[in-house]
Amino acid sequence: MDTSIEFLTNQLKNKGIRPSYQRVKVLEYLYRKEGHPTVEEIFRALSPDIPSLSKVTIYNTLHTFVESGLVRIVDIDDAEMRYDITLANHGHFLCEACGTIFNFKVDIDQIPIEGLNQFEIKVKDIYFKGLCPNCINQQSYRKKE
Amino acid sequence: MDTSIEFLTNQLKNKGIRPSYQRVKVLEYLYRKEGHPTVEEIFRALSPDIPSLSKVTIYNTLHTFVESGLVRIVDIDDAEMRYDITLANHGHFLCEACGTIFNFKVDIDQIPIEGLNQFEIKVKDIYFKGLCPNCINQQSYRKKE
DNA sequence: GTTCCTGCAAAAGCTTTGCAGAAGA
DNA sequence: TCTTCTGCAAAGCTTTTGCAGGAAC
Repeated sequence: MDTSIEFLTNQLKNKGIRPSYQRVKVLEYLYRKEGHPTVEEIFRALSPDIPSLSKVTIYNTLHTFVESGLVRIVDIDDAEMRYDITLANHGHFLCEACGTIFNFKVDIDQIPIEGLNQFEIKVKDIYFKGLCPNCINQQSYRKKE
Repeated sequence: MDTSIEFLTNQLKNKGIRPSYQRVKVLEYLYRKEGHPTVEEIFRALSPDIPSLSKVTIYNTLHTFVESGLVRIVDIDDAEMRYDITLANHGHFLCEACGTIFNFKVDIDQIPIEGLNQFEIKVKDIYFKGLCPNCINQQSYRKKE
């Protein structure tokens, strides 16, 4: 996938978001990083490159991205919010042992539901929790911090 | 539905939970109340009956109930946890205008998914968000606090 | 008598807000 | 110049933890 500065900058401009250095870097991290990072994780990853960086800016940036539809919130973790580049239909699985979040494929729009006929549905989230194969095999569960 | 003190007490005893007055009252509230109350809501509802009641006790009680499988967490609201008597397969819809949470019928186990073959799935949550019929019609959205 | 439960006080931790200075158009 | 953005400091809020008194068995 193209994650050049030009691509990222255009992504932001298309949404009417001024492409500041911090914002481009956060967006780049979200594209390149496998997983669903927390604010803390993004902060630790970018701090070396941007010594002046503040967590507040990451919060602001992510809010901006979510409002524009560029990023979606993954609220599967009790403690912290996680953020995910908006992709096609998929669900999230949280391993309760190691804390890793996995994507899985699910066609959310094809799920038969009853009782929301007059409702306007804007967001559809599917969250599963349990144990991932690694943790099942190891049996030695690393406690999530 | 039977929500007599005897029924509630037996519910707790069957799970090995000592049926203290506070616990029976919290369980009673969860059964009788339509909706998915927060800790704050339960606290305000029960305080008149139990002047000495502490929020800590409600937190403790709900944790106990969740561990026993009697109650499930509904983590659809960004700000606070909500709690729900465990029922058969259903999803939760949060109206972003009025804050109400609706149940809808969905057979979670029948959803075709790919990519979780080796996983042990313990919890399955489906969260939708948007606007409920009332708020669509009124167009005057009460902002969620 | 011993274990479990309740509730006060305080701490912990994530997120938001106020504000001043800097950067960009 | 004027709007927008960044980041420090502090506040806000929900939830958790430590601990002591009390209740239940």
